[in-house]
Amino acid sequence: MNSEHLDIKRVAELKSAIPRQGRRIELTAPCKACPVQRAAAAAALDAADIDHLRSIASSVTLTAGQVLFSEGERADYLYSVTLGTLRLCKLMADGRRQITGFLFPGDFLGLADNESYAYSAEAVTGCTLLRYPFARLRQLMAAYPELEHKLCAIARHELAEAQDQILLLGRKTARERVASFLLQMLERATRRGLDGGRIAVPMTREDMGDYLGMATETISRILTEFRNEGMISSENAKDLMLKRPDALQRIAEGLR
Amino acid sequence: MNSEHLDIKRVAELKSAIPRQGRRIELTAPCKACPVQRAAAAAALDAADIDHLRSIASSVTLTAGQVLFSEGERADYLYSVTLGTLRLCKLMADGRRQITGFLFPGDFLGLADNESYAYSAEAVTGCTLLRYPFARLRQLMAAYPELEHKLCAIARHELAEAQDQILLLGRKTARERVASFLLQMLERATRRGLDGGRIAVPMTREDMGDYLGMATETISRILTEFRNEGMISSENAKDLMLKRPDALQRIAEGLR
DNA sequence: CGTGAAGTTGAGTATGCTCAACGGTGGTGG
DNA sequence: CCACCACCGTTGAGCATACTCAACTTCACG
Repeated sequence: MNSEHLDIKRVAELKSAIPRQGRRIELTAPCKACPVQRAAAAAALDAADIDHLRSIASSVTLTAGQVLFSEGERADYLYSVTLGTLRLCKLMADGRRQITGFLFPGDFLGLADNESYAYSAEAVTGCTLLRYPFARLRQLMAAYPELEHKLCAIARHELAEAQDQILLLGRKTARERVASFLLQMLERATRRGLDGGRIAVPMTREDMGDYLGMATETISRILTEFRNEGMISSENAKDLMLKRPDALQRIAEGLR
Repeated sequence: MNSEHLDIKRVAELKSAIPRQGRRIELTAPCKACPVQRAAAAAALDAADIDHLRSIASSVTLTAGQVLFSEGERADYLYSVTLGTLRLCKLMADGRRQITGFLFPGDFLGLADNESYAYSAEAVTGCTLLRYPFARLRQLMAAYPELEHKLCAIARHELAEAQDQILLLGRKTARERVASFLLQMLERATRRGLDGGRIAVPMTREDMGDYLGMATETISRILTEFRNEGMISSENAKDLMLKRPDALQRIAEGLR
């Protein structure tokens, strides 16, 4: 980890990215009839919960690369994703970056801790979100305890997922990490009703590396390995077909 | 990671550990006046919450090495620690182990996900805990929404801590990991009112390694490095004195 | 069609792991 | 009570995995 030049270059990049891409966020009125909105909250909430949430929601649009909020900022809003992909990042002083998660339609952000956000949230692709002010959300939860219960369940689920990621980062090999990631993407795609085997990978190899705790080159190498072994196929670098998810599963679990 | 012999040996160890140490758990009536119990829940709960919790609690005692519950088991109870240290473990098929956290008096376990436990819980030292049946806890939370709110806050805090651990495992060097760990232990010791600099390390080097995603030998080497550099001192391997927490802090953050 | 970012591939290397030996320590049984 | 034994921790030597650095290719976008 002794590449001061790269690290400093990267800090510069990352810092400059903020003014370059602007922090302005478009706000529009909530779209009452929007079907995507229903899909968004479908996670664990039922129709009544969604109606309640919608009453305090406003809509947010982000372009690719735009920052929704930064680590340490006062956490005034809860968000849910209706369209697009986001990444949650933590930065070290020398520019090393760890992505703690990717978010897709239906996911919530801002549940970790209380006072301030524990990570930055950035758009990987163009995104639309719903924004709920915590101040009003608290009132809402007081009135509808079931809602708090559901959000709490989502937080607990995220905690379990974080612990899976801890196992991955602490004990899995590079191949196992990439296989786990592909399967995770497949599962999320399937849950959102996409046809079997095909997954979209909207993030760059660098994003994947910063999520899996690896260098981008290693990601690349392992994906070609998998391709040569007939595990996956692809034309674009961003559209993959998992040909043998069972075999990938075995790799991800460290069996061989 | 190609040490089939060791891995298999280790699986055998771990599997045999369960019958060897027995799964029996002593249960006693809750001790109404126990001052430790107060300390236990002091985390984020106020006196009223503690009284409510106590009404459904029973007490549990574990000897060192004993398993409280195993990964995948039905999660029927929430626990809080009143005395001792526990570790939360996830195992891979070939015996690789990741410890997702250590627990000390005042900590809760069993908040992650819903149906079943996402990890095993094992006593590092002799422990006493309080046990709350989820079935009754749900009733309690329905009656006192504030209680659910507090437990939810604890879960959110754990989520933020898990994300810190993800950064550590994904992007920090061995030295940075060990420095971070020592400071984390110091913070927890301080929060429980121990005098400055001194920390007890009840877990083995192997536990530390499985928590930090490293080999035990590396842990050992880095602790001697720190000792030679005057960062820490010690007589026992299990009682350390942090002489220069500021310097350790800089290391933990990757500054130099 | 040109340009810059992203991705791929190769060569060399460093960090941390494996394997092994040894020293200390606490618990147990003779 | 002492001796033994197993476990834990430490240290050393060699090595493997994945990183760094660099060149080249592909792709998206203007």
